Amino acid sequence: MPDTKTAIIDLAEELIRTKGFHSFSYRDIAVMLKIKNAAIHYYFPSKTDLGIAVIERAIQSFEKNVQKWQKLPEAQQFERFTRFYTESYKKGWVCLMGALSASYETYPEKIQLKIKQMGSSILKWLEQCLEKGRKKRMFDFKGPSADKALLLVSDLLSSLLLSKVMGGKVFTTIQKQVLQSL
Amino acid sequence: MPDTKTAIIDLAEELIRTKGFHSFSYRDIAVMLKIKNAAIHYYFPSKTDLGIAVIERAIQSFEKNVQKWQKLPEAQQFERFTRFYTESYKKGWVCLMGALSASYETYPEKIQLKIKQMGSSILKWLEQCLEKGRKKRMFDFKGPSADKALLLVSDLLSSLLLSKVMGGKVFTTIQKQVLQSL
DNA sequence: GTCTATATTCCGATAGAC
DNA sequence: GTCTATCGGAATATAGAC
Repeated sequence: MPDTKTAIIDLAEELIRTKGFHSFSYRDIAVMLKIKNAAIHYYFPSKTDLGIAVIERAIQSFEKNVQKWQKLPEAQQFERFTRFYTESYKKGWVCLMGALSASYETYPEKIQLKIKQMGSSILKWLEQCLEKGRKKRMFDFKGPSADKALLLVSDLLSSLLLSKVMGGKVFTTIQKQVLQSL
Repeated sequence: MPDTKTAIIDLAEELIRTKGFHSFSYRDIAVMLKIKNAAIHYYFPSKTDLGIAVIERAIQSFEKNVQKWQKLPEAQQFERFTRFYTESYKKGWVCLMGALSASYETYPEKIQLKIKQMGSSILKWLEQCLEKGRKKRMFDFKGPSADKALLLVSDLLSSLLLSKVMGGKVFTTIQKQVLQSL
């Protein structure tokens, strides 16, 4: 069993990505971990602290991964990137951005900034990946790489959201078109 | 001033699309309308009833609109469709599907079914619009119209969500690429 | 129809014992 | 570090007067 703090962040991430930030409580986590409400407050005094920890870990995990992929051809790097969404889909989870963006206005500023930071980090990497890959003729698309990166992230994000409502075929249908657009 | 019931639905829609279903309360509406909590319960005994009323009205409004557009060329019909998202963006609202999908699991079954119905209605119309428009060579895209409809709805939905986080350029950047893909 | 009043439940958060 | 106990507040919802 991992340490309590990590287990709390794990569960918080799952709950955010399946129910939403305002739809889970410290009680949910306490029951699942068989600890008490107050123990969670020991590690994360406020729910805001917990939310930030989840997003911060996701950013670091993402940047550690793309670092690991550095030597791979860009087409393979992008394939690894889409794997994250495939695995999320299989679990019935949405991505953090998809989970958090709709209620963006309701979060404290600290959380808003972390979400923005996460988006910037992903878009920056994807833009560079697309740009380099296109120069090597691994990708074929028109217009600025930054614009294309935005469109691809949008497609992947929506594929998870719409899958929850409209069922499983949505994900594969969008995924297929994403790959064909490159 | 419109009747109270309509005013309640208006405000509920705004609150759902700016904060999310679980992030507004009867109290919010009561304060804004300068009535009491209990008055809202007179029209909508449960929050579920109110949520369903909002989605149901949106479906009917959508179907009334596409009915009105029937005689227009499909390219213009699609342009009218995208206008809805442009107007939402200007208000800082997301679409109902974008607002509701992430926390789909947390809603009572009656609401889930209404959301699904809304998605089916939009996708069915857009598929037919794209199919007819392509036959008239107004649109140029590859693959099944149903697949393309799904991708376009995804792009438009995400453009509103990501705009909230990443700022205004996101919307126009995605919008531009959507139009170029047809 | 709208009100006052209240029931019930749950939430985030803290104090203090162990 | 985890517990018990509890506070203050907010949410959904209902009963009954007007």
